[in-house]
Amino acid sequence: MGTPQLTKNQSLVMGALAHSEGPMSAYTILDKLRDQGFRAPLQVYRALDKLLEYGLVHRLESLNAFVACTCPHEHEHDHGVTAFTICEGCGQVTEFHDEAIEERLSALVRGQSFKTEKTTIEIRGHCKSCA
Amino acid sequence: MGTPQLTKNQSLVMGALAHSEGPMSAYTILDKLRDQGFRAPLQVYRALDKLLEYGLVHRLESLNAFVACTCPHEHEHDHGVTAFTICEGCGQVTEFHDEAIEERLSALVRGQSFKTEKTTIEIRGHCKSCA
DNA sequence: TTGCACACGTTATAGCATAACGCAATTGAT
DNA sequence: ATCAATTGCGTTATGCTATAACGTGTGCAA
Repeated sequence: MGTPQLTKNQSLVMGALAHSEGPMSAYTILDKLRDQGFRAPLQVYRALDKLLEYGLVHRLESLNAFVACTCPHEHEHDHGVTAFTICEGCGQVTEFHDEAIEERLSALVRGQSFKTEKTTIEIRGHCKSCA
Repeated sequence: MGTPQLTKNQSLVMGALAHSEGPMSAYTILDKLRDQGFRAPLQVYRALDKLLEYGLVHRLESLNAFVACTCPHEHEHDHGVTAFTICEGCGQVTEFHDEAIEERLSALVRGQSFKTEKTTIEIRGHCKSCA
């Protein structure tokens, strides 16, 4: 597998996210794409579902919003846990990965005999500029 | 400071969460408390805001739901980062804390000169029984 | 007693997400 | 070629989550 060719709607949503400074809600994306013919939330959500599946986009649970993945070359191999810092001031989101955390979480969860499917790590606060 | 005496509404919401098996949405709580006189979402949300502030309740961002804190004796000293496993099968939520993860995250974030205010760690998957 | 802080009640509205229907295009096996 | 299955798409309607804005009452301190 890998990432299939994107459909028109998927490309439009991906483009909107990629050119955005920060995260966008589905409805914000919808508004940005009205001129391209988007009329209903489902058009956005369906595209987002696929983009999430392909690993091109991340969902920020604490924001109910979406960002383009900033590790564009890691989509083939599942690159495990993704973590984010989210600045409450400027809205900037920084994606990062760390093996140590991944392994530690993995060990703790194994201790519960829990089978992980998706891990969410989001750190809200203020970035250097907005401190 | 510490935890002040709860008001009537706060106690009712706290009780509903404490006696629940798993997490509940604000609207589910509302429905459970209609017999006690609750009529509107704000009554629940206002109580939840305080209970969150007091550390008696946690919000699960990936579920838009709330759980009673299971570390009832740690509310005085802020006990740092709280993490959860959430079973997609039975809905069971397990709260846990780990200093190693906390320190590792803290170091990574300090590297960005980022000031943390709130950290969310939620692991979705299946528990031992639901594997 | 006046002013302030806080909890509360109510109505209305905003913001996020999906159900259910039907149509069109593609693919792939027979 | 043709049929069936799959996938994407468009639309309408609906449901779930959260907050804005207004007013009331109560307790307490200056």
